Amino acid sequence: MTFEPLTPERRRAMTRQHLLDAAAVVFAKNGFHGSTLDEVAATAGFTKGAVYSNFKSKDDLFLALLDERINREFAVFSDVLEQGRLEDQGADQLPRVRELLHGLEGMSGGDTWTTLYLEFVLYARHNPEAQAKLTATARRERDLAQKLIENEYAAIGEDPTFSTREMAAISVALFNGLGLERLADPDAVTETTIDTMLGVLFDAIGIDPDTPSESPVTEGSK
Amino acid sequence: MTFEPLTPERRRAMTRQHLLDAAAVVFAKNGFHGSTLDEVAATAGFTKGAVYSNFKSKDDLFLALLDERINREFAVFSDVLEQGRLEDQGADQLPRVRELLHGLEGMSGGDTWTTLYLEFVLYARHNPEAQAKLTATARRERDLAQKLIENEYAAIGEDPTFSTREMAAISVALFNGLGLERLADPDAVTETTIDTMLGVLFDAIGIDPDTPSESPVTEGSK
DNA sequence: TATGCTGCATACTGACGAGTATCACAGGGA
DNA sequence: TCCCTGTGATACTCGTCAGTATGCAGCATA
Repeated sequence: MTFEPLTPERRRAMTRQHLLDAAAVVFAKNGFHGSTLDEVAATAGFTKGAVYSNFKSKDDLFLALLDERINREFAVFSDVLEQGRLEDQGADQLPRVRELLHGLEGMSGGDTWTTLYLEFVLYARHNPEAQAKLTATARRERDLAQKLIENEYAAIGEDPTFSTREMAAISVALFNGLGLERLADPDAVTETTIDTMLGVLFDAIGIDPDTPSESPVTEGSK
Repeated sequence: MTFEPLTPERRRAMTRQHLLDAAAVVFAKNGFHGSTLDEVAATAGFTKGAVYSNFKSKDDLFLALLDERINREFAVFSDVLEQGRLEDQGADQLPRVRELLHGLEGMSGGDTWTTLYLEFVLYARHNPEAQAKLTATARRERDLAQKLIENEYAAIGEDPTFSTREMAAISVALFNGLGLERLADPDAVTETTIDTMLGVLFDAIGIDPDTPSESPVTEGSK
């Protein structure tokens, strides 16, 4: 949070960031093909010249956006995980995971992130570079989830009933699937749905989620 | 399978169907905005004139495709469900559900259906009519899943540990989520992943899936 | 104050694609 | 045989948008 001297390089970096943020909004709203660079630039408060000054092409902009959002996602991810590691290693990881979910949910506010993610997935089907990044990201996500699950097993000192690798894939799929479901039917996914999902997952692992030491979840969180 | 006399109306219906099938392929490949009506027509073996003779606009074609695929999906759905109802009402519904999943999986061959579904979801964000249809479809899916789950509970004569409504939402989300995950990383979802998913779900319901009377699942079912 | 450099604006081009207008030609009915 | 209906082909229009070329303002160094 230090105020850098606003050197020319910083100015350029700022416009680039503004363009990326605007691109996230516009691409999420209209999709890749449906978006125009004019609208992206205008949303950022610039014109198309600024876009082509900072990115090689429309695809280049989209790929840069993909990179940036992936990094953001993992920043939130590992942030919460690290936070959890600092706390006690008890078996009631439920509030921590719940916090993680809420952190990811509201990552870009509302359905924007989910929409953008779907756009990435579809776009990647025509762009090998994007596909590679997406695949790598999916792997990293599952690896993180797997480690988290294995920690749970280690904490309760039991042998896994299901393969932790598969459980990780299922957990990630379930989370993304709920986001997708919410796009199709906004009323389908509520707070209790999330809780039930956590209950099912912890149930599958072998933890009884009915023994929380506390419930630090603020309900009316934005 | 009866051979109708090929009246003019039938000819027209056939070209319409060809156009819809071609549209499914092309839209799944290039997305809605990325597809051209010329390519759709050419794929079907016609020209654009045939398209505008059978559909009002590009959006109209896409909406018609949405309708058709939704109907197909439910045809497969209720077909398998009905088939299951004719068999014994025993507790080993696992092979039946597994068959249901495989039926839905290969509905349009490979990832085509999943891709098309994502395209529908994104498209619906700009088209209220499509959104309404999609929401209604999601509701029907969950209702079917819920009934299936309630039947399980009734069969084993126990009280639900989790809300059947939420369990239904989770099941559907899990299934769609796995399809989405497979698009991001084709190696992520295997046969064992599906089996583990079923194990988790049945586990949550309270059924021990390790007591199958038989395993009629043909592995190499292309 | 001149001079170069850089980041963005402005104006333009070229291509592509949705939608339209019109026509060819099939098959059915008298 | 002739008309008549309408499906589907062909050839166009018109708008849109990615990409380009050029201009220009601001800031730096001299």
